[in-house]
Amino acid sequence: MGFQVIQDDDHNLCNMGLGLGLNTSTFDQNELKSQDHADDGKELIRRFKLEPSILTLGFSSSDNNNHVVEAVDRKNYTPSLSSPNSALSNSFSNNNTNNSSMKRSSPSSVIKREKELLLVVGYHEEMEVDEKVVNSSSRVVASDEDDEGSARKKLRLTKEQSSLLEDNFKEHSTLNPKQKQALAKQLNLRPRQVEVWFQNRRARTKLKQTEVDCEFLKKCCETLTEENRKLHKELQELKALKLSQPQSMYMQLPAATLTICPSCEKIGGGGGAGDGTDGPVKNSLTMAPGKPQFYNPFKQHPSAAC
DNA sequence: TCTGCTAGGGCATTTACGTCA
DNA sequence: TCTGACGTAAATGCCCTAGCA
Repeated sequence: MGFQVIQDDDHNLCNMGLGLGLNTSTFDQNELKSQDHADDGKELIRRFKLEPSILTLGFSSSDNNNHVVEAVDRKNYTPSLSSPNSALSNSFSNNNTNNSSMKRSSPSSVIKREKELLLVVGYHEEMEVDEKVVNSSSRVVASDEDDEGSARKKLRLTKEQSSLLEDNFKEHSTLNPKQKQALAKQLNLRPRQVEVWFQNRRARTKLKQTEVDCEFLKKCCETLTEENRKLHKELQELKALKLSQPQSMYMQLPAATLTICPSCEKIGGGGGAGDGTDGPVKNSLTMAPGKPQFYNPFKQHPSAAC
């Protein structure tokens, strides 16, 4: 069919699919071929060469000031784990104050983010001056006061931030807390934002991979359908031939139907290879006795009919 | 060694914002 | 100017796992 299969018995379906040249232009086949059998999916994901995501330009966060305010306010705040509706949970969500339509944070997530925030309080105090400069040229500048009652404001990452995040993602698709902190500091972002970015990035990667897999399976399906059609046709021809001339079939078969598989060196008639359509007429010409053979597109024999 | 609890992290899903045609 | 589609940041809840008593 119209796509090339990279044969490697040790590679799994996923890798094989990536090597099919389905014109996804998303993956580097050579890299995948040479990979040292990634130990898990994360490693595999890490090796994908994805197109740079289209992250739009924009000044960093109109709401960063708000975080500074939050952080400073929280210095004297004692978390109350039993009250998700407390000031903590209300103000911690990014500018989500007083937005009753939003779901409340679960206590555990509140605690998680509270800890995270406390870790970066000092850091954001350092950031404050720079953010004011940035905000002065942002499209939307909203303070906590301005924003009350409105929905959360959305941060748009700058080109630099995006590319640095991409670079780090290529290195490792997950971050440990230290890496997260360091990267956040480097990017002038909160660790939570870095974490979220990586989560979303992994999701995008997975989605892309799913699309690639889907495309591959579609091709496989088309190939199998076509192969099945050919086999049916050939079977009908053989049946007709056998009925007309039961003897000396070897001599009578068209040359095209008598193929020799280069790998197993068996004569193959092209039909009846375990397709379950043999019916009452058994073709004894092509099959090794007691050794059923199935067409398996995932196990790449030199001959698809073998 | 087994068990229950807890914290932390990842993922799926959803929401909402920003951009663009 | 309005609108719908799309990309994506962020929130949420669930699940899994490691560490601990």
